[in-house]
Formats: sequence, C-alpha cells, structure tokens
Amino acid sequence: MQNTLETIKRIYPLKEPHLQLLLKELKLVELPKNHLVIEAEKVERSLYFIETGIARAYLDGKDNRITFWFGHEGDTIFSYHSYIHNTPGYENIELLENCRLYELKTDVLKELYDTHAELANWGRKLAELALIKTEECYIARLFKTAKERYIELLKTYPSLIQRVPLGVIASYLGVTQVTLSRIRAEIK
Amino acid sequence: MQNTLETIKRIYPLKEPHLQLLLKELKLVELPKNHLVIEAEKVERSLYFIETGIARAYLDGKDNRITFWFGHEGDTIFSYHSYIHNTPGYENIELLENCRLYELKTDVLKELYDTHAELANWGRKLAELALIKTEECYIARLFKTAKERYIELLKTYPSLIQRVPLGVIASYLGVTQVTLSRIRAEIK
DNA sequence: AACGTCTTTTTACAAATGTTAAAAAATGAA
DNA sequence: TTCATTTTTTAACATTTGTAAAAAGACGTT
Repeated sequence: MQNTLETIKRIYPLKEPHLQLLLKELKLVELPKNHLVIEAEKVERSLYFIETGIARAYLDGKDNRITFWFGHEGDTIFSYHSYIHNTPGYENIELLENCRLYELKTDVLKELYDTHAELANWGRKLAELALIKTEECYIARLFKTAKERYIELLKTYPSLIQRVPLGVIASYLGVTQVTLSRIRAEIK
Repeated sequence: MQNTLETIKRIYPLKEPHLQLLLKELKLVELPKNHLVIEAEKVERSLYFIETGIARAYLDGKDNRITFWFGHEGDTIFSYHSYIHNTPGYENIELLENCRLYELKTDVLKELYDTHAELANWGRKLAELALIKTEECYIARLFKTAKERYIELLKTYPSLIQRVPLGVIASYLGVTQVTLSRIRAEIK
C-alpha cells in the first residue's frame, strides 16, 4: 500500500494513532480493466485511493461521451457531488486497466470526521487539494489550446496514449478525433 | 450581516459558542466598485464573505483577459490556491459594484481549525462546497453551449448585464464579443 | 442640443474546427 | 500468415467562430 500510504500522509500530516484509525478502515480491492467504480445515477457509498493503475471520469451527453478527468497512482476516486448531496452523482468512473484500489466507506469517514479533529482537518485538506486540482483543470481548459494540453497530457500520463482510444483523449481535450489527428500530425 | 450569517450557518450547522468564535473574527469592510480584493502575484491573507454586491475573478493571458467566476451575496471570495500553497495566487478578484464584505484573516482561520473540531468540520464543508461548485462550472463549460450558458447567466445574475461590459461576459462564456452579439441577436 | 467617448452591433472576410466518408494502419483471432 | 475488425488518418466540404473595421447606439459633460 506504498502509494496510498504516501498519498494519505501527504494530504495532511497525521499522528500515528489517527493514521492507524484511518488505515484500518481501508480495504484492498483488485478490479479489472473497464470496471465502473463509480456509476452515474447511483448514490456512492465509498471513495477509493488508486494504488496502481489508471482511471477516467466521463459523462454522457445527448449524443456524445466526454471524458473530463484522468487519475493514476496517488489520486483519489471520489464522487464529491454524490457524497455531499447524498444523491446520485453525474459522473461515471471507469478503470482503464486492471487496478489495485483501497476502498473507504463514506459513512465510516463521516464518523471519523465527527469524532476526531485531526481527521476532520485531514478531510478538510483532502477537499482543499481536490478543489485546487479541479480549479487548475478548469483554468487550463480556458487558457490553453488543445495542442498545448495534449502535449502536457503526454508528459503527465505517458502511458495513456498506448491504452486509451484517441477518441477518448480528444473528448478530454475538447476537440473531435479528427482535430486531434491533425494536432498529432502537426507536432511530429 | 444577514446574508453572511446565513451563509456561514448553511455551510455547516455550528453550535452557538463555535459560531460566536467565528463571528467575532469577522470585520466589515465597505469597498468601492473596481476595487481589487484579491491580486494575482500577491500572497493572500484574508478571505471574504460577500454581504452585498457582485464580484468577478479574472486572469490575464498573453493578449486577453478572461473572467472565469462571478460571485454575489452569499458567496465567498477566497484564493484557495494562494491559501493552500502559501504562494501568490493566479487570479484577480474585482468588485463590479460597491460592496459590503466581511473579512476573515486566514491565519486566524487556521488557528480555529487546529483548535476546534467543529470549526475544522465547518472548514471541510466550506472546501467541499466550493469544490462541487467549481466542478459544476467546469462541467457546464464542457457540456453546454455558450448560448445555453448565457441564458443561464441571465437567470442567475439578472443584474449582471446592466453592470458589466459585454466583453467581460463574452470571455466568461468562452467566446468573443462579436459571437456574444450574434447570440443575443438570435435569442431575442 | 451638441460633442466626445465608450459600448455594442453589424458587416465582410479569413481561419479553424466539425462532419462525413473513404483510405490506411494497427490489432487480434483463426 | 491471412483475414476480419477496430482504430487512426486523410480528404473534401460545410459550418462556426474569429478578426478587423465600420456603423449604430448609449452615456455623460459642457
């Protein structure tokens, strides 16, 4: 659980007893490629830490499917919308390869938040960090061209191109697959 | 302080003593239209609750200025990026009219988080709610056309059109002012 | 009212991206 | 290897949006 442990510690420095309180609630789950970890229209009862593997979040529109997030080792899979409103979320999160995840039940998490100030602060930090990541994603989308974001994606997730159809990546970049092909032709 | 009080209570139900701990740290500031509450390249030491008025966040690109957020009564003005990393943020937040704000120093806030579990949970909820708002903004941008988002903006901030140059709104919608004019011509 | 300034709309044209379909390339199974 | 299937690229054309500049409108001042 090396990656997950580091992730948890990096979020907020927990003292040993509180760290153990959290760790003992984690359950290793090994899930196959294409598995839907989070399903739209369902109320989610768990969050996950990605120990190994890659995942994506997508959302179906009227006549298209848009991927708006990729996650890998050290990232968390968490439908905040579903968790906060206690209603079905809007996103699907799918594994792009066989993954090892650590699962944490949200009702356990809420209980921990209510009973331990240290863990409440850890949870605050978890949300704050997720917030600035989302914000960065949003702003990158506003200020960078699809070409710039494609080049960055290659750096951040070098293995992605091997494993994901280009149509998925194109939707993440906000262009059609044809345009992505033109971008690829341009930069090589 | 009606609006701010309601905002604070709505975030997370604080019991009276903890609510007072927070309230007594708030300081009313009245600031004029066009004032920059948050400045890019500066480390921010406060967050603000909008009691009355409208504000916007913008960011300067190479040759353009993009507005990516509007806020009004009940919203908070908070540079999470600057606060979390303790480095200068990237956004400017400008008042679009004379505003009454309640200011809260971030070092006071951190102190409260560390010493009171209730307030740590309030802070967690503050971040969680900000997160899903940002997420919704991001997703709306991916799935809705500029026209749809313009119509929604008219509903959410009916007064905005009166007070903000259309160029600003166009940048928020992700189109040029010419295109926004075309949209406006189309829907009336 | 008349003037200057700023904002918004309109126009004409250019550039970028989308659409559709076909060709080429890659992949996997027999 | 060969064949069938899927994915990616290319091409031709249509549509949308951007750019630049002019026209129209709004606003405040004298």
